[in-house]
Amino acid sequence: MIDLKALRDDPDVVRASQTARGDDPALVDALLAADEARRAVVSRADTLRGEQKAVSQSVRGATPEERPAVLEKAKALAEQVKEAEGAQAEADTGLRAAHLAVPNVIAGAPPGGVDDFIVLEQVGEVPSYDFPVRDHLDVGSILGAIDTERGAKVSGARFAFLTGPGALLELALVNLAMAQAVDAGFTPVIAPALVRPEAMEGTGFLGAHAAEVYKLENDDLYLVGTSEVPLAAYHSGEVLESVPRRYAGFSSCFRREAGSHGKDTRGIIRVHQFDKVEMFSYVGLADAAAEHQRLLEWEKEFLGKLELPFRVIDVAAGDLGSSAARKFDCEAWLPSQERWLELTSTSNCTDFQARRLNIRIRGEKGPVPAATLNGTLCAIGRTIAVLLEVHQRADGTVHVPLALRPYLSGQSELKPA
RNA sequence: GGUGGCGUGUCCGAGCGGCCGAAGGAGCACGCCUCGAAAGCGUGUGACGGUGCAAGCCGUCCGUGGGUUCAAAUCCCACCGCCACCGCCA
Repeated sequence: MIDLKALRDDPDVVRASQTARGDDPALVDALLAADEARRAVVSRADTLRGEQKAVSQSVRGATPEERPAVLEKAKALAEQVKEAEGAQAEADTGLRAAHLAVPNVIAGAPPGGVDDFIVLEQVGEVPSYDFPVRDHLDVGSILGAIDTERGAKVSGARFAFLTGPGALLELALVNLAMAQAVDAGFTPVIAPALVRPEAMEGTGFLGAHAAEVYKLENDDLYLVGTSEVPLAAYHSGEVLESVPRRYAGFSSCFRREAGSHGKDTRGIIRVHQFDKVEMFSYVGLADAAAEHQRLLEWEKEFLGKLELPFRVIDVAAGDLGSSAARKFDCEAWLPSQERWLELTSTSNCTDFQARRLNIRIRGEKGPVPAATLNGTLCAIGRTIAVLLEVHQRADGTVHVPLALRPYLSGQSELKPA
């Protein structure tokens, strides 16, 4: 939720943000109106409550003769208060709805839609191969690392088994990622993958992304699509005594992939279930932009260790989630399709998400909303796919990046069994 | 799954239906004392909303949501969470 006081002071900033996102600026005026309406109603209810309270108090001190009259007055006021509180509840609901409808104010993101991103840099060269490249599923099948057929048999389309070297590769990546995170001062976390509705709502995933989310009807729980959800909700309702706080969460991630039929259907680039190591930071608002850069640097560092060529893009406003003020993606080269594929993504949610989750920091003049940021350290399935493709050799073996070897019994290459 | 108990401020902990935002302690901050510190003493110490330039004033908040009442932390109902024991499963 955006800061209402800031909105009152300068609604044009928010209107401009809406326009840059390709979203409706009228939502801003609806919010302003709802805010105004609520304040009027609150004043009225406050006054009535005050009167009623006073009259109520006087019941005790009233003489037996005046008592009936006082009671009658109190009763009448109670009626009015009830009515005023009903109006207040309605106004509150209206304000909340209008409030939730307005996404975060963008901070530096280029205006426009999905294709209007800006390439900030490219690290490494696009690789070339002097043999016909196989896609990751072919490479993975030769190695006995990926089994999508049995995945489909057991669980359906977009499910896969990671087997043998594939399974070991996953564990190696997790360990490498966690080791880097711990070195950087993150607290490692194994997070729940099932969360309550409040956690899902608070992080904003029941808005535009609602169709993407698995829900367990019988238990009123949701399967998370990213550990951002439990990591953000981790401190919900709390006042933090100190920041920064950095968590590196490992969890499985579940996505329905509704609306992506026919897209990335081969292999494990887009599946319903994968594991991920996610970075999550709580910082002061003033430090948020700097933290965002740090998260990006950690992501780049990790991709560097994997010896993968990639580029960094500044995602356009229209392609940001509702909580994000700015987002950077790292896209690795996918040889089989000769295109860039999103491997990591880091978002600065400023104080938008924290306001919704009621996460504050103890400040000089009382608590203030925290700023929250998230960034992928390693989305394992996809990373495996890219690793297998980029590091493949003509004979079907796969080069193991140096940094990964300590976690793979020192192997310098993956070989078919 | 069953039974019983509990849920109050940063923490512990009291709280006859009105005088309770809430006793008492601890912690923390400041001051006194001290060469300095500890101890001791004194003072202060929640959040949110409204209003005001401000000091302030008003309202709301005792797990959450309803209800009873002129009046609810206190009574009733539902839900959530925690603890204990039993059963079941690892």
